[in-house]
Amino acid sequence: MLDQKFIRENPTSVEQKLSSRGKAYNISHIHKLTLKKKEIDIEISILQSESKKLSKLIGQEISKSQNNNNPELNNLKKKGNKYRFKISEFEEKKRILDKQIHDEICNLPNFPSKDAPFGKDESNNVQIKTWGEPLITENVKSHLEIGESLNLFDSEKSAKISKSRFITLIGNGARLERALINFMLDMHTKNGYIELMPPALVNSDSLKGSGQLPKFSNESFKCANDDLWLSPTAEVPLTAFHKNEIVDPKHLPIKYVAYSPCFRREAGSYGKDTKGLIRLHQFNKVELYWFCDPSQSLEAHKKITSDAESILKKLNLPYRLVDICTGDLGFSSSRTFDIEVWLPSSKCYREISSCSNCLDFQARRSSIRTKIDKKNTYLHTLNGSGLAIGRTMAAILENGQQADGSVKLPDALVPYFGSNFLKTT
RNA sequence: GGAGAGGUGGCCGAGUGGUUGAAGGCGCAGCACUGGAAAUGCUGUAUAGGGGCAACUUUAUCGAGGGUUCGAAUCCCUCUCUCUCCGCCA
Repeated sequence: MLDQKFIRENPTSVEQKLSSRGKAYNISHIHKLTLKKKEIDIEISILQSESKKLSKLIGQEISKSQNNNNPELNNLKKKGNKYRFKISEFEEKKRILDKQIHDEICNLPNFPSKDAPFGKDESNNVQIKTWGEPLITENVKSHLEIGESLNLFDSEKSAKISKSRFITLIGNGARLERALINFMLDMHTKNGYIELMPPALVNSDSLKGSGQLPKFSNESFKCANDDLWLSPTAEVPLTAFHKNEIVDPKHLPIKYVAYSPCFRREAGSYGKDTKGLIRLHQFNKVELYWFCDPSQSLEAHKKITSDAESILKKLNLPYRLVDICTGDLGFSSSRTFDIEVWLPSSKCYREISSCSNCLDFQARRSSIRTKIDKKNTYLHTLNGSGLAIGRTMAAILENGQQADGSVKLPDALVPYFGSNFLKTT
C-alpha cells in the first residue's frame, strides 16, 4: 500500500512512478478524495472540540448545583445535542470517503525502484549473469519422460483424484521431493534463517497484507464456508506472522525460511505447461523471507538472492540471474531478481526463484513497524524462493540424465536421498 | 458443536457514566548517588491525523463496528479473537 499522505501531497510524482510499470495510471480521483477527506477531518475536529468543552461545562454545572433539572442546564444539553447531530453527519461522510480511498489505494501496486530496468514486458528483462555450463545435446528427454520411465510420478492418476495440474509423487519421486525440502531447509537454517512451518490456510486479511487481495482473488483457492484461502505462497503467512506488531529493532533483521505447500488457480494459463512438474495447482516450495530496517533492504536484497543461488550452486544446476523490468514487476515488488534454471529439453532457462524487495509496501498493508530514533517506522520486507521444489526436481532430472536412462543426482543430496543416482527398479 | 470467562498503553494490571489518554507496577531512557556497577531516588516514556519554522497545540483511539447520552473504557446491540470445561477427532 502506498502512503496516503504522499499521494495527497505528490499526485504527479505518484502517477509518474506508477506509470513506469508500462500502463498509464490516473490517480486524480483518489487525489481529490484525499483532499476532501482532509477538509472533513478539520471540520470534525473543530466540532468535536466545541462539543467536548460544552460537555465539561455541563459536568461542572451539575456537580455545582444539586438541581440537575434547571432550565439553563437543559438549554446547554440541547445545544450539545445539536453538536452531536452535526458531528454524526460529518462522520458518515468521512466513513464513506475513508472506505473509498482505502479501496482505491489497495488496488495500486508498489512503485518500481529507479534501479529496475525500464521496460514494457518480460522481453525487456535484463540478464545479469549466468552460472554453470548449460547442457546442450541431442536426444535429451524432458523431465516428464524421465519421470514416467523411472516411475517417479503420475499425472493421470492425479487427475482422477483431483483434476489436471495435480501430481502424485511415487517411490523415489516422493523420496527425492522430501530430500530436496530437507536439504534446502538445512542449508538455509545453517545460514542463519529461522525455520517456520506456517498454516497453509490463510484469512483474507493476510492476503491483503501481502498484496494478493483485493486485486488477485481469482488466483487463489477459497474455502466455501470460511474466510480462509489456500495459501499461494509462504510469503503470505510469513508477512502476517508479524502483522500489527512493533518489532524490537535489536531483533532485526529477522530472517525466516519456511517450507509450505502452495496452491494457485493458474487462471489464464490454459494450455501452458500442462504436463509435468512445471505448473501445478499445488506445489511445494521453500521460501526465504526477511524483515529488515529500511536502510538495510538494498543489501538484504542482494543477500537473499545469493542465498537462493547458493542452493543451485550446491546442486550444480546451471542458471542465470535476471533483473525484472518495471513493466514485468509483481504487484508488491519494487525490484525483483529472478533466478532461472537451465532446462535442456526446452533449451531455455525457467524461473525457479523470484527474489523481491517490497520496501514498506507490505509492511504498511500489514502494519509492521519498528522504532527508529523513537519514531515508529514501517519495516522493509523481502521474499525469495529458496527454491521451488517441483521445478528443482525437473531440473535435476533433465540435467542429470544419462544415456542409459538413469539420472545422476547431485552429490549434495546423497546424505538426504541415500544415493547419487536414479535407476529403473 | 455445547457451556462459561475474557480482550485496557511495549508488558502486567486498576478502573461500571463526568473534566480519564486512562491509577499502580514492570520494562525502557535521562539525571542524581558511586572509583565503576548493583540497589535507591527523581524525571520522562503510546499511536494516528490536523495546525505551527519551532516550543507547542488540537482531535481521535481502552478487540472491531453500530447505538443510548450534553458526556462512554464504563450502559445496550452485532461481529471477532483468545482462554477454560464438555463432546467429537488425526
